[in-house]
Amino acid sequence: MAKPANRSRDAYHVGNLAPQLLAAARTLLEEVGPTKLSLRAVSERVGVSATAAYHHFQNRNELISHLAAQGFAELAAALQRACSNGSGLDRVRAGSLAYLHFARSNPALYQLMFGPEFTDEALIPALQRERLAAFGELKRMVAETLGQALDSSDVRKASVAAWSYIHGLTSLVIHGLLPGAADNSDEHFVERTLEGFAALAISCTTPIK
Amino acid sequence: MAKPANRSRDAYHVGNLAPQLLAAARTLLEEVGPTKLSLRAVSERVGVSATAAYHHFQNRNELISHLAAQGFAELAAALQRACSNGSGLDRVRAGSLAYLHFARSNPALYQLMFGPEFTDEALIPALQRERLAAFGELKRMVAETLGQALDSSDVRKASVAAWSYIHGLTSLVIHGLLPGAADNSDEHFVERTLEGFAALAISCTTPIK
DNA sequence: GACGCAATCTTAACAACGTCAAGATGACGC
DNA sequence: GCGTCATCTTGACGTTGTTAAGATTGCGTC
Repeated sequence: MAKPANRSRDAYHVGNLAPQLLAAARTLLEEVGPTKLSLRAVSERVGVSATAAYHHFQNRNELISHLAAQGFAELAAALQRACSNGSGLDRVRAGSLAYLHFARSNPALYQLMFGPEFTDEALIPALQRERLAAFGELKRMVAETLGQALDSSDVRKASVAAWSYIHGLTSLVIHGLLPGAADNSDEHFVERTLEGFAALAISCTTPIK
Repeated sequence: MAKPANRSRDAYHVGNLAPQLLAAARTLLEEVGPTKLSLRAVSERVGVSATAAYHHFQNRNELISHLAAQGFAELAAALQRACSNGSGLDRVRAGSLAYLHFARSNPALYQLMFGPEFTDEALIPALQRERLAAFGELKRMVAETLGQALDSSDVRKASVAAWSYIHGLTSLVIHGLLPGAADNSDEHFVERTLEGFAALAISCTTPIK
């Protein structure tokens, strides 16, 4: 085996290798999962040697960091698209749906975005930026729902709460931890959990007995 | 290097190797993180050859599956301990605190428990069982909070909502995604998010204007 | 009490991985 | 036309999970 790939004579000076690598990594990511994504496989798919990537990225971590950043950017865009109108509960519903839908459409990418590689604070600027932008979009949604300023105390608390909720639900759904009812649509999961919160809220504000 | 370890003459027939491997893996897990946990390092720490583990576990995945199962068991126990008394909001608070506290005390284990290795349904029975037990504990907490039967529709919805919330918050905290306020105690995170939910609930039940 | 079976652990090896060092290739300015 | 330098390649190293085959020993059987 070990064919020379399609790496024929004009393999040198490919040109825009970095975007090509990222694109190949993106599709390969969903094919093999976040942990099995290997630099060598990505290179081979592009038709380039195994070490070519090191002239465009410091290491594997930096490559997947850009994938993660890309994911946060797309998530932010999806949130913005979904929350442009509507009010109150409808806006929360729409945002949650968009969030869950994005993650279920790109499960491996979502797992990568919240993977253990990015736990420490040594992140590339792009990732940090896009992450903050995505959270900012969520905050904007909450702020408009509450009818308060972006930096109000309520908005800050409520947006972390909302992020916790939708990220948690998404994570559970993606990992297949929610015993599959017949209907496992995005709408179903969001609607049922929102109803669940309502039941909890009622029961907590009006203590039993 | 490559010392013969403490693997002296009576290395054969160690006896209870499986528990020893699990224990070593457990401590090593928190030292190096969930992704860098290698079978070889675990074996070396126990003082046994690299392939000895294969006589007790099918592969690396089965070993870490047992770690994950162990984690869910401990989480369930912590929840049970925390939610034995109190009522209404206090019970939710106590359960959330216990959950978050467990995860922050064992961050690598928690990441492992919800890691991408266990996404598919091909799980060892122990993991599936302990997972369900932990979720059952959460459900019990919610049921007693709502004052309803364990299998009621409200309880099912609300417990998934509660799990989503606390798992999401925990995940965000562990990954360091919540911009650090001065106070980053468990109590602070739980209290603020619960207040956030309250704000959202009020604003959603009483639509603005 | 010797024998042999089977469980237990070993050494040796393989393929795949991330990564480094050194060399080949060719675009582009002088 | 020539040198420079970014770009890409080959080759290698150490580490990983995992398999195959051999060594060691506890334990039941005659």
